[in-house]
Amino acid sequence: MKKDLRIIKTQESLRHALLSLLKTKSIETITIAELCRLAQINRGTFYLHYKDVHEVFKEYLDVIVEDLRKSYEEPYYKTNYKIKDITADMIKIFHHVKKYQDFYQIIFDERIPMMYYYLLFDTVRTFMRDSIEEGLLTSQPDLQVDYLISYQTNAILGILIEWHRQEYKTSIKELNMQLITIVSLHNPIRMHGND
Amino acid sequence: MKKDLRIIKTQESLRHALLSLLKTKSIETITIAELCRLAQINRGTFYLHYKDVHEVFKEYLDVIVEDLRKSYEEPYYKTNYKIKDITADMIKIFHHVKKYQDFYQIIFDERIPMMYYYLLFDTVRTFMRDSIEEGLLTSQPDLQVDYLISYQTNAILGILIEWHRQEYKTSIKELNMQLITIVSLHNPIRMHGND
DNA sequence: ACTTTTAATGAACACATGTTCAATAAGTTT
DNA sequence: AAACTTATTGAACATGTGTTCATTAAAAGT
Repeated sequence: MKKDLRIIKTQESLRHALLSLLKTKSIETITIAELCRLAQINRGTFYLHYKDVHEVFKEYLDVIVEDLRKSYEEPYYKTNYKIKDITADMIKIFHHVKKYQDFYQIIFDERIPMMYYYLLFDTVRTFMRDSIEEGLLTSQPDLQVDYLISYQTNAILGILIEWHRQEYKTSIKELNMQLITIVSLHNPIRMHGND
Repeated sequence: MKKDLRIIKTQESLRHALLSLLKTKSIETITIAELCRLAQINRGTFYLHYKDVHEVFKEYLDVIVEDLRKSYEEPYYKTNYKIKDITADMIKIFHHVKKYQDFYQIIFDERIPMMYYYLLFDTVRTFMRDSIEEGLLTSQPDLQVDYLISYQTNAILGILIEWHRQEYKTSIKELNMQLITIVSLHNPIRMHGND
């Protein structure tokens, strides 16, 4: 059940044209008509595959997020809920964002729809869910774990927002240090024996 | 230096028309032409005041966020960086979001630009900045406080995102309890003597 | 009340959007 | 290779976008 070659060709042309246009102008100023002219695709054909320019961009983002997911699956030594473990995971995210900085500058732009943010949120959220220790749930029976996970996930994204606002000038090493300091503040009892 | 009455009338007409349209359709489907027809405003006049439909909506949001800011300025007993203080502040935000639920359902919608999220972020962020104890900065000289504040601010917004996704079904009382539990998890040493 | 200032209007323009439909061309099956 | 299936095309249409400009009308200043 392979996909029709014509579809692949059309979508590739559009993606390629979008990347080309993004080099000189912001995604918000790129029109469907303009994109189709450059890709040499009939405008009606565009609507057979996408609703707007953002949906073409989202296909790139899916690939990028998949890369993040893969980097996360790399095995490493896991112990229970410790600062070192959490930060080790989060550092991967920092590296990832830096690697695809050009894209994340778009994702965090104020004119862009929330959907991209949520895509990142949901991805990081699955990582967070996996890092919850089992003992926590039994020791805190009243805790609705979804709230905890969203809290922790968005806290990390808060770091990324701040990094974005400071135009990615902070080095990953420095960012890493800041995160460890912040998490340590919230976990003063666990300061000893780590790092 | 008062504003021209005609401007006020035009803007009020447009705001009123937008509210009316929002009762039956989503903001993303409302066109400038449609808005102007209902408001009985020439479309060219619209462009003298706004760039797009979102800018009209944003005027409402400015009022709403101002309401949040005011509620926050209510004096209450402040001690140093304790769970009770933080949660007391955050509960105000929960009440505020519930009060304007219809608006926040729009703000957290995935099709909506990030600008609204950032407006809320920046507002809550100023509250967070004010609640940082002075001793912290001297005891942690290497900490870039902007990262800490953005981390904490976005963590709270993470709770709101989760609330939104659960269609605001969680009661404020329950949400409050969840927050206290979560913050307590991160501050195990301070569990005693609070609440 | 009269004058000055400026906001709102309507018409026009080029271009974008979103959709339909018959004709064509390209890919897939046999 | 022929028959099929279906993606793409171009044309057309109504509507929306963003801008310009002379004209009108309403508010502000005197």
